[in-house]
Amino acid sequence: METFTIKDIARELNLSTSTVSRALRGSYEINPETKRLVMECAERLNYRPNPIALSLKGSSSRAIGVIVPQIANYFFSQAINGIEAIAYNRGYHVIIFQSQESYEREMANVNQAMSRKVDGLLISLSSETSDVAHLRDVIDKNVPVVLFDRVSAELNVTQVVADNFGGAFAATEHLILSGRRRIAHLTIQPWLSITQERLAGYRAALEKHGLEFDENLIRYGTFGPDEVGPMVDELMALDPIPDAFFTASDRLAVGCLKALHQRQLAIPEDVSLIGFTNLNVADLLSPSLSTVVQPAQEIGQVAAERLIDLIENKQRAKPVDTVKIPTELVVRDSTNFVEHAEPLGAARTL
Amino acid sequence: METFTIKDIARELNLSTSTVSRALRGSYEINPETKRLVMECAERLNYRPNPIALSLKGSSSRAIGVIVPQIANYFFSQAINGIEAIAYNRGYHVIIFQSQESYEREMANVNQAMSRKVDGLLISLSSETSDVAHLRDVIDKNVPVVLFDRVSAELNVTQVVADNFGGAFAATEHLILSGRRRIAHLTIQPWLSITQERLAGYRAALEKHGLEFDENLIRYGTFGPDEVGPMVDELMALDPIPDAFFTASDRLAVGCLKALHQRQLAIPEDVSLIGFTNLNVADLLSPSLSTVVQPAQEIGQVAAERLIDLIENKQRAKPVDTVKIPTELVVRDSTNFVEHAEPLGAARTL
DNA sequence: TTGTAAGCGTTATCAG
DNA sequence: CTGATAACGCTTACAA
Repeated sequence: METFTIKDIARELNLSTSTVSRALRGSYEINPETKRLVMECAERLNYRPNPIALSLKGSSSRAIGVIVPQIANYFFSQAINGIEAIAYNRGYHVIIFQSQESYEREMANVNQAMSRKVDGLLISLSSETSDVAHLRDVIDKNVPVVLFDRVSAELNVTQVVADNFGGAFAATEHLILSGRRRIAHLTIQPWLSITQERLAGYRAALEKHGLEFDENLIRYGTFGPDEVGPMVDELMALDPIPDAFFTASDRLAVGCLKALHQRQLAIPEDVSLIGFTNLNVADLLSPSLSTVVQPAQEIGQVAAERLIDLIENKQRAKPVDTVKIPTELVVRDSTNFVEHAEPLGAARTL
Repeated sequence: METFTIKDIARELNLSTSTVSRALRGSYEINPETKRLVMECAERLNYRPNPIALSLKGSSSRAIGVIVPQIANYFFSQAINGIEAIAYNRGYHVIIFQSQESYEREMANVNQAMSRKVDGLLISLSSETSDVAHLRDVIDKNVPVVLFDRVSAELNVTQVVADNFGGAFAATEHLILSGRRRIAHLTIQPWLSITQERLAGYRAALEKHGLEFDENLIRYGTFGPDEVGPMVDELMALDPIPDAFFTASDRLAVGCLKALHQRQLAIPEDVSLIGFTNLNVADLLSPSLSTVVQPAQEIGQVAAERLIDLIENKQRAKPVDTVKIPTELVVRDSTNFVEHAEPLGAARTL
């Protein structure tokens, strides 16, 4: 499995490297016969151009940088899955960076990606990031950037997100139609676009059904591990208490379920729960947990496609815009697995 | 945010690029004053060596290749998380490849990683892979390789795995001590090392407790989506039926739970279930699902550490061996969240 | 139609 | 102690 270079082909055929190079990329001004010979020889030697040399030359590295807050997260790993699939099909490699929800580290990641000469950058902002100057630098260098999921209105680039407004609206309306009136909303950092859109969807649903918006029912969390408990405590101390929870993430949904239980605040009959979540095992969870499913993989795919379009063809590519991928509301009810699973659970005394 | 090269520093200081290069890497034979000047200037210009040029030069790309069957998988995304963390600390980048459980694609991945001149390769074999010649090529080229999780006994390199034998033994023994006698084992492709080790642990536990091994109770699956149903059907048609399931993966565990339910085969009181799983939400699932938790992140970390040790220092690095990271048996019982969650489920009528 | 030579950023070898 | 020069693999003016 030796590795051959353009030089080897040149020597073999008594040609110059430039001729070989041109033949390989099918240049006009080249003898068809020579071309054939070169192709044949390249095939025979199993020639593969050295991507490193290509990137040094400055043309293209055929690699895209992907920066996410966390890989070990169902949403992002799904998204990366989608990205990698598209990238592979179109002949690109994926270099992964984790910002660990740190602004500092995100900037470092961006610089590293640039020094690796990535052809484009796909990024989902860390929760700490509010200043996007580091991305402006990238854009100014003419490296295409596409944001996904955690986006920023301050950047005039293509952005791919779930339809957070629509999802939140559907979830909230679902709870209202089930008779809930005081719907608590557990969400994340208020300055994130996704937070704002979800909150807007929530408010719109309330408004449509003539319910008043109560600021006390909204709780903003971070990404800490044990923060949900106190939030739930506060909410359950309100008068009247909430009769439903709409949580903005898997983590919050699971945390909320646990907190309610651990505090012996077993959810009263009139407290419902709905999660804005990506859990693939959601349908094995509590039957009270209907979910708004995020099309994580599709978001990754669309983002990667748009980015590669930009890389390969700045003219024909679609213009800058914000793509909203629809979400799906999964309602758990008696036709569903979970309801039936209850006796299964009840019968067990392991 | 311009990007400066060694040339810029040389010009600025009226030195040659070679001197700058040497000063930067703290060569012996260099005037301390010159060195200081160079350092100062590099600092001022925020100089960063171009990794592409470095790799072309052949020394080191400071990138490691990671090939996994699937990113969107709890285990692998956790493992990658661990890998990336270590790599970042030690100044390496991670280039990710998915084999999609395909042997073909795995070979392509290996070649791509090599042409990217990765300093080392971390790989978890696809389920289709039985021939490992492609990895031999890599090793012959003196590129360090470390296998993790899906390993191969045919390769004389460092391998990092969960203690599958120990975990399977503990799980099986746990079921036996709970009074089970006919424990079905749902597992994956028989030629995978992890399958063999888990099966061995299962057999060892049976043997220790004087139970007979019954081949009929073992079912081998692939990674298809809807294969568990038929497997469960067959098992429940046995006489006598199994009184417990020991499943070898998240997917199988979840599939088994669903299948038992969907087929109205609601698990009889005397059928128990235990999963060999990585689900972080396992403790929200059926209380009957005790799990053997795989230390995914730790496996990734250890594998990355070993690989980078090999890359940086072939002499002092630990010798080739197989590292077994302990697993943990999580038993769900009444002190646990899930048991208490039952009334929560029962009370809900969404 | 093909060859020559320069250059991408860096390091290594060899002189000075 | 420092400076030329070549080389890594490839592309691309510019010549021939």
